[in-house]
Amino acid sequence: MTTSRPGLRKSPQQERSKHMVDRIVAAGRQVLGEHGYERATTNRVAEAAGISPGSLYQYFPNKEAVLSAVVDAYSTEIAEQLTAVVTEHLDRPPLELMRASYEGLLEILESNREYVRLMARELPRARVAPHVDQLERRLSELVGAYLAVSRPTDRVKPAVSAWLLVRMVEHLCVQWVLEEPGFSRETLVDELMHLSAAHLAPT
Amino acid sequence: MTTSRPGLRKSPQQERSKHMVDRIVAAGRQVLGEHGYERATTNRVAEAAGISPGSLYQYFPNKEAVLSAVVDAYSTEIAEQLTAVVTEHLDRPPLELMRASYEGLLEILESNREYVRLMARELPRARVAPHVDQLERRLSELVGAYLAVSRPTDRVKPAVSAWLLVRMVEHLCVQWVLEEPGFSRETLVDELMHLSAAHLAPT
DNA sequence: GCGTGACACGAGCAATTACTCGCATACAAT
DNA sequence: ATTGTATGCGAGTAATTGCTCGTGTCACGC
Repeated sequence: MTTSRPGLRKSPQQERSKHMVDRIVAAGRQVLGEHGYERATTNRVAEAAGISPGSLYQYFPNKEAVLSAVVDAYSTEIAEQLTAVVTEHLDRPPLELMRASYEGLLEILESNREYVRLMARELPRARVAPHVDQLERRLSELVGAYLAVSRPTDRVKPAVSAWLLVRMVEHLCVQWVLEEPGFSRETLVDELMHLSAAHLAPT
Repeated sequence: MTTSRPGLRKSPQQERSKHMVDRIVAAGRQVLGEHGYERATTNRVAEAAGISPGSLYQYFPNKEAVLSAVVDAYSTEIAEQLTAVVTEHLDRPPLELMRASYEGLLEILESNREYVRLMARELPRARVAPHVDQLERRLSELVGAYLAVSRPTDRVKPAVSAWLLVRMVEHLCVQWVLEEPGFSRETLVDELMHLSAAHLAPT
């Protein structure tokens, strides 16, 4: 048995089944979106993928693995978009980089509202936590390193600033997208900028 | 059939069963904490309450109602503690009120870590949303009204400020309690004060 | 004491669900 | 063509779970 991907029962060896895993993951995403987490069953996923339950279990050892793969694929997709936006503006001055990042984040979240709803509302936090935690840690380290170099303030340690800013910005953006409160995106970005700048400003 | 409480099948009419509902709710809370949401079954709740499944269903129409009652009772408990702390310092100047509220919130969250873990990690957000949304709306209105009177800034509308501040403070405090990052409670409060003050400061 | 209704029980039903297994089929090499 | 193997099928199984119902018990008014 040759398992090249973790959580997979076997890797396809014939052409016709190369895309089976992806089809199952896509079907899982669809079922999760349409029926919600509690009504997401393996049989339903198989049906949505146009295959039989037996076939599904040739590629995934159990339900857990299927859902994990769905979350993983979706998260990776979003994380890649985010890093792309940030690296795109990495050479610009700090304030512009910040604003571009915030606007990029909102852009991504808004055009992936289904993903946001899934991760932040539908799925039990315990299942999403590993992925979100990892992303937040990575971002915190990145921001922390950036701040450690530019050292805009000595009131707070870079790591603390990074922790606060990452979680604050992320949560407010996610909530804004989900709740759609009665104020504009520019207002949100402006206020996030104001808050961030105030926090980083030297005493 | 006399139903005085919503979601209850009947209200007790003999002394020995007056506390049945509370016992069931307490058992539900315990089961939820010990076994997690996915393994919380009605039979387990009944067992934890020391009664039979049949008895449970004399007071609750279905599983949903039991869990709802658990979340409701728990939330009410916490909300009362919070409002108590705030009203305790309502006569003091704004900045002191703010600091006292933040410290009170953290005090409450820290001494109810099990509750926080349950609401923010264990339960699917969709189940908690009604309660959390209601609390957040109530808080936002309260803060909004307070800001509308004192009008510390005209850069942002009071409602917007309230929305931002409530969600920011709540989320950062909850995350701080859950993640236990490497910095002190005073640091957190100081930075929350700094952020809030900066946001509210006039241009 | 006795009768009545509230209360409690717990075995078990009906439905759901994760997962399997024996069999059919498509493919590649000989 | 034939054979060996990878792939796919889908009815079926064992276990779980929400919930019921027939039966029994206890408290209280008479």
